[in-house]
Amino acid sequence: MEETTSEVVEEYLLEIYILNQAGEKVKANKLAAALNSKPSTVFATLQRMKRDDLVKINRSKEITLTAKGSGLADNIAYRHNLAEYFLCNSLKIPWFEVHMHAHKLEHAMTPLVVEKLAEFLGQPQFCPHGTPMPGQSLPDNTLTLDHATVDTYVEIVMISEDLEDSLEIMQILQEKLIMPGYKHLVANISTALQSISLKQNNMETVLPMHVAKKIYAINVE
Amino acid sequence: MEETTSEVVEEYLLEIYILNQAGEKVKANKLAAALNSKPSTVFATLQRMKRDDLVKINRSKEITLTAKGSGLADNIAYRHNLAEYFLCNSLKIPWFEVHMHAHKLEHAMTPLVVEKLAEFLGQPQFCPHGTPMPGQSLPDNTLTLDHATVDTYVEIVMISEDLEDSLEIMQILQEKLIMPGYKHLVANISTALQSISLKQNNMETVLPMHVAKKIYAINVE
DNA sequence: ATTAAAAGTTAGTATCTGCTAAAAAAATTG
DNA sequence: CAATTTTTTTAGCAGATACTAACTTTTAAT
Repeated sequence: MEETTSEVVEEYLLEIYILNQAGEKVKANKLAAALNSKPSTVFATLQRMKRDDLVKINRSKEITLTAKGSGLADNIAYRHNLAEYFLCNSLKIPWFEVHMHAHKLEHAMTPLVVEKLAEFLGQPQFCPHGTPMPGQSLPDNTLTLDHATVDTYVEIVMISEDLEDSLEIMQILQEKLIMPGYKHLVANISTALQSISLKQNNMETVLPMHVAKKIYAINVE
Repeated sequence: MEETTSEVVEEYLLEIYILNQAGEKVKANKLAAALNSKPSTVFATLQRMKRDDLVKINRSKEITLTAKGSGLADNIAYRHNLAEYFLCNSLKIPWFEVHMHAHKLEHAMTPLVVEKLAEFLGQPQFCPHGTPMPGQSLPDNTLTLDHATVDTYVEIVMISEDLEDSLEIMQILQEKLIMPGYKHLVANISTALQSISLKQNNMETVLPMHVAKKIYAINVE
């Protein structure tokens, strides 16, 4: 009954969970890329996870979490988000890089630490990148930036988890204040260049569509 | 050049470091007991650590850290003590059990997290059990309780790390206020029973010598 | 539909960490 | 010092995680 989950398996669970949330079909291939690992390694690990009733893989090779895997992933994600909140708000570690530090801590937090940390932080409702904690959700009118309308104002609400792995992108987003709570004018959308440009305070940022697709916002004003 | 150290090896380093500090000769046998592991496993791991220039083992099988191992151990101990301080003072996790939670966290703290956490906590000088942080030391007149004198008052300054593994003992120490900063009267020392009894506020505690030996104090009044 | 590219799988290897059981060496004790 | 106990070491095994290289299946493209 001593259901322990290795750090590696926890990382797989979280990654599958995140890709799922983003509405993507999770295939072994994509996982390998996301986890910075080799297909054969991923294959072997997925077999063990299947054996342990953590994931299901259907005929078309789509990977989904079982109820058990999903429960574990929820918890890991919560630990991750709590850790990020702490690192950002208490320790003042730069917003753009809390993800990587939290990624280590999330596997080392005992249930009591989770409980007491949440209490200490005042039961935060969102991680610093806007990901809702359990029980919370994004506003109904949330859209991704690739669907924004030119000449409207948007307020950023969330940066998708899978952008967080890129320190370079995150650093740019922080510099350009593309962070939850900040408002920007949608200055231009170019289908030809597959990019969208935002303006805030004389500052213009051009984002490629594949990045814009990972940024959630609501219309304001 | 990517000198990574596994969690297991970090635990070995810390344990050797702690036993060393306690002035004990570290033998594989004792390590196995302390690490809750089997002699053959410890043997194998020590071979790898020797190969990696982390430990030295002399003809009489005494295990010591190399300069490299020692440097790493210092850092692990620091992370451990910082984590304990945080868990105890910020999160209010009970004194008697912070050790086990810190033991997980210590392997997951990146250098930046260590730096920022120390800053956040105001550069603490001692862990909650009195272990000095780097640069600090115990008072010169520190003695272990087995060397205390009957009818004198002592002020506890440190509980040795190797008592911390026993939740039962730590819980008693907390109940009886045998914690850094508290003063007790040395009421009785029995060589026959190999025990020492302390009094504080109508409260009497009888400690076996082998436990008393692991508790550091100074004379007061 | 045939072919080319991409994705999945298998085979074979390696390291780390763990175990048990047995053998060898060292320490202790009568 | 011989006998016993303790400690160390070896041998053999196993599971998790990782890799490369080859092979197969699936998908996509012409």
